[in-house]
Amino acid sequence: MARSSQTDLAVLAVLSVAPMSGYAVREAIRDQLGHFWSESFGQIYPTLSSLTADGLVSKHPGERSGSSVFVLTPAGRERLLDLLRAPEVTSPPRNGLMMRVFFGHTLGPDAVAALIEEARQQALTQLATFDAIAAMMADEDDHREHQPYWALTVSAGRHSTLGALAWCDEALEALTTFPR
Amino acid sequence: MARSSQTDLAVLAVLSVAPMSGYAVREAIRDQLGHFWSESFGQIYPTLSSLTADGLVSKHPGERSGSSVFVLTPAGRERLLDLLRAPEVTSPPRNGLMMRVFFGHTLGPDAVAALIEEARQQALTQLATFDAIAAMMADEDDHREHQPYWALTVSAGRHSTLGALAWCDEALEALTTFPR
DNA sequence: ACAAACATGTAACCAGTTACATGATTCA
DNA sequence: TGAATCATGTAACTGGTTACATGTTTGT
Repeated sequence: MARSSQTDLAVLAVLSVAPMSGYAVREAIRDQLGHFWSESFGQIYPTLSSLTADGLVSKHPGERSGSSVFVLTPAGRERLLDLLRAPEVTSPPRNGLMMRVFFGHTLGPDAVAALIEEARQQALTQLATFDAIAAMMADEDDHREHQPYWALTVSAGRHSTLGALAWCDEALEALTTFPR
Repeated sequence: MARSSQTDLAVLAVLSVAPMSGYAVREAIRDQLGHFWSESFGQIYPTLSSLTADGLVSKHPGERSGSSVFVLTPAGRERLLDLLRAPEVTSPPRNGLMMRVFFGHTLGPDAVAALIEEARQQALTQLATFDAIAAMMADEDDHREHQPYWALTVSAGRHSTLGALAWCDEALEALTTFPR
């Protein structure tokens, strides 16, 4: 029984790169896809069970006692392709910072400026994170064929963060002229 | 009994601008906050009930038979301020496009290019939408004190979309050199 | 010996969406 | 008179998180 096709997609996708344990699947999602995707433990294990039951992955004993290695089956690869070709599922937007800016009159210009300054710092930190991710990916000597695509996602993160940064600067400047 | 403080925040916030019906609350969220927030009908009405029960809003008969107008109480305004000052609740990222780009080797460069081209068109459409929102907001002659803050959120959307657009162009260019 | 990392899994809870159900008012 | 819009509400479902519970292996 297929649960969320979104989680199916993520799990099948990471297993398409290499067979691994459930624990490793979570780490791969966190470390490699972390800036645009997330899955919790509570989703990954049940998903692996159902994918195994559906014959989309096969379960093999791992090196440690009690551990398993999950391998994508041909049917699993086909399902992955179907999911990748299916329309993207978009989640409804919820931006807490924008909510606070929109009602900035209630909060007051100084409080809003403080929030934006915080966002600005976060953006700067993120830029450094992207460098780290890029370096980590460039390190990987396996999976060379994936590398250019992976670089594109890092670049997307960078562009997005740069846009946010530009807005922060502009907004902070504009806020100085707001009535207080 | 307070349900999701997120929905409480959104509902209290729109009522802080003007008293209105539940239906109008939904319209305000969709039309004014739409590019960074969303609430469904199924959330709004129960939330209005619980806020009324908590004395944060008061319910008055509306002009039409059976309709109600909800008004923020002083306690409600205080609660709104608390929520605005509370740390932002961030939802875990889930970007379907990035997922497809990351596993672009599986999908193939042409399919990835098609997806990015689609995203590019969407971004262009969005830019036009921001103009429309800006125009609509500038129209509003009431609520002048909110206007500069509202403009900041539109500007944020614009910056973000511009960043996405720049990435699309770069990515489409880069993809032409990928092995196929 | 101990801590950190590896590893698996479940149960309770919660937020949120969708679909359903109903009816009044306005305008063309 | 009929369609669109205004208006309110509920119930079932689902996707997802968090916390709990347990145990092994590796490295220091």
